[in-house]
Amino acid sequence: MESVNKNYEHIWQTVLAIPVGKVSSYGQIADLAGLPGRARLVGRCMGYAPKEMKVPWYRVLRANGQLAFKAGSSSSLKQTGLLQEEGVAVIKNRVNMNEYRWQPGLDEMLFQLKF
DNA sequence: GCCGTGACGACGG
DNA sequence: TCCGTCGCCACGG
Repeated sequence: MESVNKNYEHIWQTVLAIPVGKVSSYGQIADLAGLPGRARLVGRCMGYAPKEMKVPWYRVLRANGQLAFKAGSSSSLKQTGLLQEEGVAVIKNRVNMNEYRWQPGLDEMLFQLKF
């Protein structure tokens, strides 16, 4: 039915909640969107995000802090640039998650419950 | 409808 | 730390 599109909406909304200068992981977004174990869905979903929605896809990384794209690829370089602009250090295609991981506060969690 | 593919991740080894 | 394996599942061919 329409459940798939619904999931996309939840994922985009969740990514939209990541603050500037912070990052998250595909798995974490999946969990927050109510889709535990569906990290791959989050990744595919990023590419489908409507441009006008301005989803900060570049703030979503792999669980270990690595950028999802191959090091040196144009996509990877673009993502690196966008992150650096926000003050997030990217070293060798990777970010220190302990330092930049977004830890949603209760207020933000409640905001997400709206969907 | 089966099958390979992936912007993933946890768990060994 | 760097692979290989396996679970996951929407998509396109």
